[in-house]
Amino acid sequence: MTTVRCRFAPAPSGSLHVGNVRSALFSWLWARRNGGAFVLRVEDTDTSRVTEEAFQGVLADLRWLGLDWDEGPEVGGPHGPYRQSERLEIYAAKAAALIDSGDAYRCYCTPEELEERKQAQMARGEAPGYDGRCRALTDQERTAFETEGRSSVIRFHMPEREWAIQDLVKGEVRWPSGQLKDFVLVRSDGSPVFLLAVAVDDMLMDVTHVVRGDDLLTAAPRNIAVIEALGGTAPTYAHLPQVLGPDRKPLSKRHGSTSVESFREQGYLAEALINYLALLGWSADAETTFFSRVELVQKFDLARVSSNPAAFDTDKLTFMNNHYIQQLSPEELAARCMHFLTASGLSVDPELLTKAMPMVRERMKTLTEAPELLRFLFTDDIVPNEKAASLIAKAPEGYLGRVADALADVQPWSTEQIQAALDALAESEGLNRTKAFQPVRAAVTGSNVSPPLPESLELLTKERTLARLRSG
RNA sequence: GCCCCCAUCGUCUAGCGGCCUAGGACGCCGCCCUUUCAAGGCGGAAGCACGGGUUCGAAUCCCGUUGGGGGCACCA
Repeated sequence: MTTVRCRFAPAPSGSLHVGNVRSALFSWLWARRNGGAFVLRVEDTDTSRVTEEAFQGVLADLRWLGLDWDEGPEVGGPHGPYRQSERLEIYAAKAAALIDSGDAYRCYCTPEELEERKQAQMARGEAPGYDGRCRALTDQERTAFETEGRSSVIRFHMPEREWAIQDLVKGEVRWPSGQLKDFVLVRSDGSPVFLLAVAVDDMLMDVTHVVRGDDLLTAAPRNIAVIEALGGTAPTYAHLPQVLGPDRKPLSKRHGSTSVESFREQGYLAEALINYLALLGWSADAETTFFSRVELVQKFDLARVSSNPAAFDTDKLTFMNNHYIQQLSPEELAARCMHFLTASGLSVDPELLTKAMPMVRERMKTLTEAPELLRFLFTDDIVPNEKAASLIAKAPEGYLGRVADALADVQPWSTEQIQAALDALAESEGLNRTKAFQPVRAAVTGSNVSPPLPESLELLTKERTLARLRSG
């Protein structure tokens, strides 16, 4: 019995978008679920677009999400190298082998000729594609083309028969004979095309399961054909339906920031993104919504992946994010909030921040909300906003001063004692809690919205509280 | 034009012939709790694309229609 080997093969185009990540996640889960290996391979043959920064971005995203790889860049492995740009000789050798075995041939057709014949095929109602003209060129014809100055590509001879795959998600998928045409393996400049590189790599890296988007479904029979011509064993495929935008159109730049990096910057937790994405196209049963990483690994099953496309719903992601924020310990949550607070210009005492976490965690949907919720603790530069100013103005004459006087006597300075003092004053003033607390909240935090007041004041300290009440 | 994939509340989904007067979750609405805002609790509105079959019986099986999406590159 062979061990399961899954791979994720992104093009390093900066930060991964959530559709790619879902593929990576499902592939990773399948490997982990089966106690197999997860291989990371970088498809960077299109050197014009690849930068080291984009490459590092992909690795950073995967690390942040906790999708660790057993073989690949920076960890190595017995099937390397793992960057396609470093495997060029391998592809060249395999292409040569395919020519020798008669499974591939040099094709001298020009783009213009190809286009012309394609139009003719479509006009006749036939499936468009290469017609096989250069398949059986004689040596004389070849030399003639070459002396003519024509360049050539290496083209794969796709066996003309019905093709079928057993897809783990889609089930059996068939293509009638004659539908799948010969395709290019090596460009005229000698560089390998995706269809050659994936087939060779999946074969050489002993990949057993290819989990990827279903936009690559029709690539599967071509991948299989190349691998078989090379004498290898093709992997099993699982084609995931596309992730769509809220408008049900395929995810693209139009949908704004859909990259992992942007979600991280918007204050989403990796835990939430993973849980949300796992449920996009997969479910364990009729009602479970939250899964720990361990539960996901235990329960994930490609056979239960839905075959219809799923629209990305930020509202549900946000709901999950709030849930996971509430799950974190104060120390952990504080650590994750720190970046957002300092980024907004606040200088933060980690100890005070940790103490403040319990009173704000169920109020934060994303980490980016931490600064506005906690600003009053980390600066004394408090200027009431419009609503706060109005609340202060509507308070009874001299009320804030009397609050300050009442609080000055509070001993010890604890939530309970503060609450008691505020309530006692409210009663003597004939105010309900809303009327009594809001002006204080406004004066102390500068806002009409804040964490619970007594807790906030306790953390703020008596001195700073009184100073704010008396300066108003 | 040819081939392929897909079709349950607005969204993600459960359902794999009778357990369905179609279940859960997000969102939405209402109520409760309440010092603001949240969180939490309770309740509600909301769906099997359409048309034919098959069957005693269809959301579930088959065919067609419509509607989405993908592929047909010297892109991946």
